[in-house]
Amino acid sequence: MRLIVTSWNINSVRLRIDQVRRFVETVRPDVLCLQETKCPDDRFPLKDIRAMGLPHVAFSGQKGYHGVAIASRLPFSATDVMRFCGKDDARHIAVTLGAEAGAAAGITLHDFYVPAGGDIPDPELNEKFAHKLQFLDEMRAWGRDARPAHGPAILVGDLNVAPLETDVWSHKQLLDVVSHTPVETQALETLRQESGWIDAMRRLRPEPERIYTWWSYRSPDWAAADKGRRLDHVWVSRDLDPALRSVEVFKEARGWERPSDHAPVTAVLEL
DNA sequence: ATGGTGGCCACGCCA
Repeated sequence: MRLIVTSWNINSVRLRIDQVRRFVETVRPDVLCLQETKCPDDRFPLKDIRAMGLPHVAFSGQKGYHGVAIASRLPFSATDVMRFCGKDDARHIAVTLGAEAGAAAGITLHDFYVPAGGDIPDPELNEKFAHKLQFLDEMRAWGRDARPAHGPAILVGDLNVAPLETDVWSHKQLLDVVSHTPVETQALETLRQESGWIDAMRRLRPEPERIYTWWSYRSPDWAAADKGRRLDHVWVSRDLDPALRSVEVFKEARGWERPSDHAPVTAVLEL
């Protein structure tokens, strides 16, 4: 069977629910993982998403900030949220696909929203950057202790780190810009490799191809300037590596009216 | 070197 999985930082699921619908109608993902839903659970647009043909929905939100959700055509057998850094931030949710999911049954999907980290890349001067580094450190410990990549598993999300030189428009100019500093890129690559995850985008589209998933709102002509970064990721466990067929950035959504600053990333697996 | 835009929700915080 074909499994289509999308990760998208939507930057308010209520404001952009029509864009979610338009995307789902166009790409028809089996599983849609959202970040920055920015709404409390009692205001989550559950009926709208179910009406898109994604009846199984798990969400973890809070007022104003953060928030993650997984909407699926296939039923879940389990859902779970993890907390990091001793905070109540809604930055992770996971589901395991149920027995009715055919060849996809038993796959666990982790949806992450890693802290952006503020502007100053110094943990002594900027507690948001310290928080980001601690979050990555706890992700590393989780990978080591829980071994999530040692079963059929997929990790997606806005990891807020562009790890490779060709994941940013200018490696040199971004070396001291939060999201591409060596301490972050090394932390992310180390935790990924240690945990056994495969970077699906780069497996199928290796360097030196440049891949971006995010373009700042602050660039008036974002498409022409094309000063993007690859902040959104799809990782798969080793046993799913042979199933990978394609990974695409749906850049056109960044050009829609009142868009999210992130484009959806979609992976196709043949199970 | 600086400021540029956008969403939450109602003031500044966060990205």
